[in-house]
Amino acid sequence: MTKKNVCPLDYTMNLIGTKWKPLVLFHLLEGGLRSGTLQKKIPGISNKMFTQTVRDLEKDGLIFRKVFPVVPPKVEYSLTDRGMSLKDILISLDKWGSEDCQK
Amino acid sequence: MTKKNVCPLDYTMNLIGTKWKPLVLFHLLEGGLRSGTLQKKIPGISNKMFTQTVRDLEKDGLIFRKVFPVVPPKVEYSLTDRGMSLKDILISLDKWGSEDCQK
DNA sequence: TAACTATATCACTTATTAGTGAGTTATTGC
DNA sequence: GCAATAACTCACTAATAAGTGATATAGTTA
Repeated sequence: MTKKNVCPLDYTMNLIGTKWKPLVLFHLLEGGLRSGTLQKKIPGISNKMFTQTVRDLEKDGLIFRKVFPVVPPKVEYSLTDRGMSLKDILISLDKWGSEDCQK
Repeated sequence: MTKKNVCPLDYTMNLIGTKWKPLVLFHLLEGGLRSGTLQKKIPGISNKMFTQTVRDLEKDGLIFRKVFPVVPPKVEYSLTDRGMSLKDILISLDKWGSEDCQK
């Protein structure tokens, strides 16, 4: 099956239409975080999926990866402008969940 | 890995955090559609994934399935109130895509 | 009576996603 | 010189998602 974007929403879903991506982006809204700190904010995500998700988001220019040349390693993730442009949507999704789950 | 919801967004993602679900919901915003019509609006989705996605959405009370007892079969899907409460988010996701893709 | 229709379901295979545990790195502190 | 550290990466396996082609349904039309 080919991956053509037939409508803008299709394009959006190809970028962030997974379970983990919005969660990672959401937890960076307040500012950049170290790799370990970010991962701890997302219980249930395995080490591997975390790495894979941030790699994907970085490749698509939604987050920025800053490596500090220290030992032990320090890596900080933060939203790019592009990632930040999803802010309202991410907050809406979180808000929807908080309202819906108490029904 | 267990599926505990640690934040509202996590809850939301467990409900609609897939590639196809938002697309199906989006195309029902303007009103109910016959099964075949809805499926045609989502190129790239296979018969199986379409069925599976609408089953899931129905199970979670986001869409409603109305069967007309005629031959050949006629089935219409429409948003429930719960599904409709995602309207603004779905439109925002679509809008984000249309703005982002032209950069 | 055979084809056509719309909406599926089923069995089977392939592809993708996810989990797990071990290994890597280079420095600091014991 | 050995463990501890943070952030991975890798190999391997398990689980889930997805694709494909066949089949079912039951009336209507040719």
